[in-house]
Amino acid sequence: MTETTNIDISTKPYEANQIESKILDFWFSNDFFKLAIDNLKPNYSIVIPPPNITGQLHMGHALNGTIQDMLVRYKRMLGYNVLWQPGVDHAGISTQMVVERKLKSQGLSRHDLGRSKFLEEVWQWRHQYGNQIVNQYKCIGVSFAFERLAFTMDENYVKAIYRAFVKLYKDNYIYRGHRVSNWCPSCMTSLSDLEVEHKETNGFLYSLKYFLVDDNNNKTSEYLTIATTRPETIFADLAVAVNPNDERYKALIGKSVIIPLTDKTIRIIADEYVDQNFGTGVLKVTPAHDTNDFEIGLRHNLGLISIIDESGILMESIDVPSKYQRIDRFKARQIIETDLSANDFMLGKENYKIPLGFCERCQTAIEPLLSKQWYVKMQDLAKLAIECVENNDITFHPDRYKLTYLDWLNSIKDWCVSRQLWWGHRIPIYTCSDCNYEDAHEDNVEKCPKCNSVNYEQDQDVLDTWFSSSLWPFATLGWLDEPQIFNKFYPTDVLSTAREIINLWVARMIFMSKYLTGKIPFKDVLIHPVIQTSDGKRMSKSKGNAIDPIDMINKYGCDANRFWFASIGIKGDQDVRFREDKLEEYKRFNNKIWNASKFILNSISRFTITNIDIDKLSLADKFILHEYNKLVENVRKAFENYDFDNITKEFYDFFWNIFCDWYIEIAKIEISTNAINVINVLYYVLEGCLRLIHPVMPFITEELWQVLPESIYKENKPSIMFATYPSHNSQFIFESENSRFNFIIKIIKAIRNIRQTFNVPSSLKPDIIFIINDSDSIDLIKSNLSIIESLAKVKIEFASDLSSKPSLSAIEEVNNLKIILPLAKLIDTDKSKIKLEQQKSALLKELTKNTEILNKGDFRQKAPKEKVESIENKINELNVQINNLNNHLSIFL
RNA sequence: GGGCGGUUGGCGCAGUUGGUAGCGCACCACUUUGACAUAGUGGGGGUCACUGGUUCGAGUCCGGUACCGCCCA
Repeated sequence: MTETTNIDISTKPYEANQIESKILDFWFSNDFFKLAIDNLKPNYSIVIPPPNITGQLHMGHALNGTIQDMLVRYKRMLGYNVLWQPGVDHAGISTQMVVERKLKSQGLSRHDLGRSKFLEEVWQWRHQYGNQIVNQYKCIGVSFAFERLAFTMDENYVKAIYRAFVKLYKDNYIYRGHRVSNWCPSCMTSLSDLEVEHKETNGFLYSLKYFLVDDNNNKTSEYLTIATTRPETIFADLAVAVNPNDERYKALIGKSVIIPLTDKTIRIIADEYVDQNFGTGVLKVTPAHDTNDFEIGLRHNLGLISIIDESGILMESIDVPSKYQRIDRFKARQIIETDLSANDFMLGKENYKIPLGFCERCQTAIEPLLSKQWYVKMQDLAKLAIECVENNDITFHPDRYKLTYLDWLNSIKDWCVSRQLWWGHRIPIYTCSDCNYEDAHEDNVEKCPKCNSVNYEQDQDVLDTWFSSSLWPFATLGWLDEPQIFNKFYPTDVLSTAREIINLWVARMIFMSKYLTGKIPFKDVLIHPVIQTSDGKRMSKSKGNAIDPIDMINKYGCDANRFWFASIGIKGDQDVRFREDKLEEYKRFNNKIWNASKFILNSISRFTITNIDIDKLSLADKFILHEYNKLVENVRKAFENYDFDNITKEFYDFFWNIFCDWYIEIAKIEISTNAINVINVLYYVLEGCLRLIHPVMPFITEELWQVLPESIYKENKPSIMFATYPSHNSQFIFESENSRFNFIIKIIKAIRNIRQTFNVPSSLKPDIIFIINDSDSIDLIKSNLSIIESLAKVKIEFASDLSSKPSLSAIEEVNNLKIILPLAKLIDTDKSKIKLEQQKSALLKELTKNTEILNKGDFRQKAPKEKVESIENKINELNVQINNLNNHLSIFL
């Protein structure tokens, strides 16, 4: 095994980059991430949402990777067989676009190469660049089972896809539809509804005159006014529709109008779909170029006329006047607009926000186009997906995302799965051009099974990439080829992803898994927030406002970044702003951990760590063990509930504000009198903290853990990632000691407070007097005297009354203890007075508030006793404090 | 149009079943004491967007309004 080198504890600040790359080498050279199965252990699995092979690591990947890695490392330390399945997605459109762009720079198109040559090019690109993002993932410390890296074009994966598709086909879920679908004229392919982005776009609403004709088909002077945003589509009109309940037009139903700029007439029909309040309440019906019109066309048997082609150009068609043929749709709109005006067909034109669809990939305006596409019938499949979420087999976190999911499934439309691309999984449907036989086959078939013809050809199109990724969880976990993996690790435990793909991906995985394997694909779905820019905008590469996580890792260290990601959690806002100062804060926290550990390592270096002897524990020892014990409990609970934010909050607070600020400071004092004990406790807490936070910050914890000396607490494991996760220790519950020690803390804070109140220089160690008569408290204070004296920098004398109090003294009370600080030697009277008066008025304000609560309405009668008492106690306490201040102030009179 | 989030000190955020508002950064003062100045100690700063209601008591529960944002159609 490769050893980590010894820690250089003389290093002053923590050097994250240096240590992180060293640790990464250590993990990889020892194959620690490799899947290891112990049949006696329980199993835990997660599949990564596969990034595109064209992708670059962004904040979302880094956040999501961290969330999964935390879970996986946590479970590994709890003793599970853990399989975190990594992989990449072939990303049909974007990969094809990347390669086509590359060809274009050489003056070539994919058609110049032909299908098979082009695919060779893509494969070459994939081999050269396709794993870049996986390597970038390594920077965030992910413990993938790298040796199982999957790809949606792997042989086994392809097999799974064809198995799935053919089953759907045989079960009659697949059909070929000749209908209007979303078409991208730039990508030259159809798209599913979910790949279209809707945006309000500036445009115009044109009012056009459609003149009525008489019984002899002659144009009259009467006309209908029709509002449209797309005048270029008038040549594809097949009817004009009004609402059957619309009194204005009832008499006209059945009559005909002339399409402007033509001599073609179309009928006026009645359809409920028409909104009487939109425009004039008359709709032109263009079935081949609008999805809603397509439905109307079906209902009224209107037929179909297409006038725009796949490139968005007006066709050379009998229906299009020759003047407008072969002109781009947007250019044609302008020309037609001019002609409509010139020929008295234009009544008006107003600015209008058009809800337009755009291609998610290339941002080209979608053209609804009539084409033959393959569809998956969704009704029954959706039902499968709805059930397992409604009956809580699958749970969303936060649960509100269940609504998003169910909404979509409940109003589902059939899924267009064919794409006019070359890169992808070619649709395995074969058609015989001789006898028209059609079937789907998992393997290549040469001859028509029916007539033996060799003209039995496979469909030209490929499958939607989301079809292939819908099989991801089981196709990568041995559905067809590794039964032992499948049986152990499927269904997976958690799926962690972004909300934007709940329908695109999560829902589809669920129904595919239920349909094909009979099982759910995962039990918990975690939806993490979106990381925005610091001013609340969406990060985007094209806008140039995206922060590169790799840059941040280089600047602040991976652990600091991961700690921030964890602190974001998944339970809070749906969006989180990027805050560089948080990374700075957590970098400092790493430095704090580093330095505290350095101190502890130095302190314990001369000793052998042994079991903690409970009989020898001091009050402070019990205090820290109790607090640590509580921390362990809280962190474990937070992990179980996916409250990642609480993990960081609890740990940060404990380590810095309790362990460093109190116990380590006390240890410096106690180490001279009770060394063995203090050393054991320091070691116990530190070593436990490292294991506790390792899933969040794997690097610094590994480095420190490796250099901690051996002990009964540290198991003989090659890496902290295999060490047992800390658990609650019932021996270390010290409730009463904890509260007793908090009295000591309060005393120290009170002394520090009066020192600063009266500006006593910290270089001085003044004599102070404790006036107290309760023997229990005296014992408590005396047994912790050196701690108080040292941390408050004073010398304490005891007295039973005020007789020994010098005239110019400050008095502070903590419970039944009076603290007297003689001030004769050093005070700045004016400064001190102002400070005290400010404090007093604040306390008076609070007193008024509380007194009001107590005296208002029936509070004393109706509120529970404890509440009344707590307010009364508070008022008493405030009175004491005000009294103290008055005493302080009276010093100056 | 439908759904979902958000609005708490200068900034960014916590606030579990209602019980006198916390954290980090920033700010002010003091301190270079042997783990750490990427630090320590003390301190100032908020009528919890607005409004009505329930309650002895509301940041928290209910109704409404405004603004910001996301998703779906």
